Amino acid sequence: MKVPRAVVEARRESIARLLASQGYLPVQDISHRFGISEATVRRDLVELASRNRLTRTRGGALTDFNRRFASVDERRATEAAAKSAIGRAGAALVAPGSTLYVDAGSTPLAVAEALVAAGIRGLRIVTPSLAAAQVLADLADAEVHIPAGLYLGRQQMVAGPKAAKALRGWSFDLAFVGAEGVDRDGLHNSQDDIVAVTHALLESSRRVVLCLTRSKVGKPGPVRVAPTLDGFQLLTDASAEDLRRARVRLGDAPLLPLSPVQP
Amino acid sequence: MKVPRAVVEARRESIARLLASQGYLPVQDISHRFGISEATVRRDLVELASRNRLTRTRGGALTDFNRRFASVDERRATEAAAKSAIGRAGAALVAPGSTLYVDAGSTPLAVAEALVAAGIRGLRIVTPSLAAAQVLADLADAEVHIPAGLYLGRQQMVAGPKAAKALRGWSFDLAFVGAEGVDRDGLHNSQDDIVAVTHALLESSRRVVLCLTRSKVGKPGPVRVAPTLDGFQLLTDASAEDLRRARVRLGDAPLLPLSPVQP
DNA sequence: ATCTAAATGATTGAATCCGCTCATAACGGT
DNA sequence: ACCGTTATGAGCGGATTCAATCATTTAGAT
Repeated sequence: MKVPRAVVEARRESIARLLASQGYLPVQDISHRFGISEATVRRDLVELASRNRLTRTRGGALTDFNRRFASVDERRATEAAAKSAIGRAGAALVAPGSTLYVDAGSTPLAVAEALVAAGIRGLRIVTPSLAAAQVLADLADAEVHIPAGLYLGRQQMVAGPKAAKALRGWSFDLAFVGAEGVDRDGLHNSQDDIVAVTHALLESSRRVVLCLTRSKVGKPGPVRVAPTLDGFQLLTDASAEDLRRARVRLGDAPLLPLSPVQP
Repeated sequence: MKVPRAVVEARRESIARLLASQGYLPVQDISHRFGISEATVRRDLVELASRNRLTRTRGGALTDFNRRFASVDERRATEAAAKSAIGRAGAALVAPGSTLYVDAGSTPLAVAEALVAAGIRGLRIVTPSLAAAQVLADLADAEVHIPAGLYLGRQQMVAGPKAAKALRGWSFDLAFVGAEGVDRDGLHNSQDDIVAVTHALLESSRRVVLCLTRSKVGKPGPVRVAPTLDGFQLLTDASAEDLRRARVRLGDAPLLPLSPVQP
């Protein structure tokens, strides 16, 4: 039996709300609560999912709390294994109570995830990446700071001319930075503002760890950060042979060991 | 093949933590990420569920600590109609090319959503709410700024002592602020830092629009912002009669008209 | 009043998930 | 070095979910 359009919309809204408060609901459960068939429940869920009000799962649906950070999730998925390994190796460098900088980008984000997984206590972290901030919020006993700046929706980060200046007020034990690529001409990134931040970190951080996946080796980029990797410490899944082939000038940068792949 | 006990425990711990950050993961996904069979994943999930570390669902598992994120979305879902009406009325006050402040909270967030829906061009917006920033990123030709501060994961916003000071460098045409409640004793909010921001806005914004749903009327709060609503302009779905009954002291604050309910 | 299109519930076949058992491999204790 | 125990993956039957289809009812438009 057809039912008034208003009723349908009201019911769907109710389902979305109920889901927001419950977190997760099985199809059967919704069916019983609202006294409608499972077929209708599924139709409602499909519709609500297409409006990004929730996420479908087999057997039910759940609130859509992380879809907001979707575009980053896509990049996070590529080379996931390598990024995970880099993340764990990076987290292994961190002592409890440290003050850290975690750059924007999916590779530094992997470090943030590893920090949370490792459960390191008492950290003070500055990050321009909202995705990293969100991840790090799960870390008990941590203090997450976000610098002021322009919000870049596509990259889910803050940037801007003020960012680099603000960092000079900090003193980091360790900074995890990413980049667009590194080749024979040096290290490259995408924007002036971001390059300025990297330069600032070289002065205000005791160690600057450059997190790069193998695919970045040999790639150029719009703006050059530095002609060599002097002052950085390199954390990558690329082999020494890969770096040699791309004629990357390491300068005095040491190559940090990667964690063994987790079983 | 049997594997060291320590490895098993470490993997289970990893699964639990990964789940805590992801909210939900299908069995298959976990299987791929860890390179173990689905059978083992199910065994791990059963074990973790028995320790109350997570909740099993058909096809996967989800974290129990899920309510943390629900808090924002849940508030957004309650009184959705009223917030939407307030949002539209707020957006109607905004001229193209304005400089705005949009506070954290689900009611000001509704204003942000309405601004995007209205497609107002050339806006410059400052907001401590990451949810609002994310929404506003979809607004073409807009500039979204985020002030520096401590990231509060539960509320998805930045705050802190520096926030109020930073706002004095701005000059806003219009500021949309929220609050915890308003009663006969005045306007209340939850934190010192947030109260300081509201005070700063009264000086640096030509108009300060207080966005309140009816449920906030008559409610007290931890910290008092002001004894009366002097200097604010009130945008609410509560009636004048509601305000009178709660003995809210309006001062010179005008009551802005609400948009008619959308079909 | 009439007609069209929408919404619903039931059904069905396919896909997928789960719990179970069993063989294998290797950890860990003796 | 030896052996019992434990973790693992594969395979199977049963259960559950899903997408698609269809008949039915009725809201909403003409």
